[in-house]
Amino acid sequence: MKTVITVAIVEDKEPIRQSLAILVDGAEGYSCQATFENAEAALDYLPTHAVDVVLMDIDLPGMNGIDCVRHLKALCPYTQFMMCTMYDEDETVFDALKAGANAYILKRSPPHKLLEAITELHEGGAPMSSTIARKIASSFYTSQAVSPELEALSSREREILDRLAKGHSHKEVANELFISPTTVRKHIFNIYGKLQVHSRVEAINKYLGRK
Amino acid sequence: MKTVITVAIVEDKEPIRQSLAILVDGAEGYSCQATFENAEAALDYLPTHAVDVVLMDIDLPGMNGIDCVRHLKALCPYTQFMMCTMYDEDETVFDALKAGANAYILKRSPPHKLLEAITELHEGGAPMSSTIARKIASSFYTSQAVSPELEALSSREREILDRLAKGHSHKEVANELFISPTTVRKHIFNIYGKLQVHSRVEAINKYLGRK
DNA sequence: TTGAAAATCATACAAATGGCGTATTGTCGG
DNA sequence: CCGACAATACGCCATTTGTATGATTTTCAA
Repeated sequence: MKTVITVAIVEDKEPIRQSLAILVDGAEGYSCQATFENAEAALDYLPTHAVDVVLMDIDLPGMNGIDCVRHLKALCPYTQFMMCTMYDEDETVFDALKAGANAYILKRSPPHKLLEAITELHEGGAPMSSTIARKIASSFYTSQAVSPELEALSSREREILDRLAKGHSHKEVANELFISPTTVRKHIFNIYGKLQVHSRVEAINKYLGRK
Repeated sequence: MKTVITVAIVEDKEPIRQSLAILVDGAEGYSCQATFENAEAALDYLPTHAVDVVLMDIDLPGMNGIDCVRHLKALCPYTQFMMCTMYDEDETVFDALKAGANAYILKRSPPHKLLEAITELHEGGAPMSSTIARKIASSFYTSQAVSPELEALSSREREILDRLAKGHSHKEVANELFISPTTVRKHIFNIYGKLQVHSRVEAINKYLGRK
């Protein structure tokens, strides 16, 4: 049996929307079921007319493509979402993935690549433009240089900082470790010195590596 | 000028190592500079004889491929590492990426795909077997259940909480938002009520989804 | 064993924070 | 128009926290 991959397109610019639709419909094995010029229309239609793959522009008038995916993902669990955008900015990429996007390609990709990507996506892959893929892979890399500052902490200091990070007060930590609250405060003071910060939240951010 | 991509191979099984080397050396534009049958030998040689791309098996006798990458990455910043393995287990994949691997492909990939991957890697991409790519993309997806409590926050409250999370004091936030410190404190008080917490760090933990 | 670093504790002070009550203004949906 | 709610703002109080000075004991490597 021949499997046809059903596709929907969300893109506000008329010419781009048209050419994408023609590209998809013209290729064997693909069928463009619907096109929308904004997120709201897609949210209205797709939950009751599920398709295999949605090509989603990010920069839309009104609700943006990322929020649109976030909503649709919950309503159409079997639909795959491919973000299609002009830009490859860091935050946008990660926000899209967090929202549930399964693929992220740049509009400047050649048409045949687009069709390949749709197939790959439908077969369980996660096609990404190469620069995007590199960004994502790199995001996991934490140069094992845990920042020399953290290395300077003694094990006791680390234990205390860890409990502070859980939201405990110095009194609570004192009780947990069976030491005086003053001692805990002294440790905290020393920790601040080593990490070169002046508040609890700053220390915790350094400890947990959030910048 | 023609650019030749220099490659090194770390793989303990003799026949596989040989066939990979022949594959790489036989193709135009690729040159296999060295092969190693264990991580230690690679760690010994590569820091002083950098190559463009290293194909790294994970399951090695002695030190495993992931730890090997971790060490080499610090010493050979311009070298790209491609993990080459039989398995696609979750933890292994993420550990490899955290260690600094730039690509992750399964050995069952066809030879021509391997060469393509080397090129893509060298050109700044991050080739992944499709199942791997999907795993990675999915790892970002946090079912939008942001905990109903966070939903209760107004946008102003969210903005303030976000700045607190960066380590700013209420006075600093007040200056940033051009409102009175008292107002900021009132907001913080309301935030605590909605999140059902009693301290700044607890609120931030809920906000950032750390449990 | 000797010296440095770490861990412990005390006291003190000022600033920041947590926990209220109250009030004004503006917006929005019924 | 009314009630609900968000945002703004002030004041008051008790506690926590950041900073500082000083001291004793443990630990561990040189």
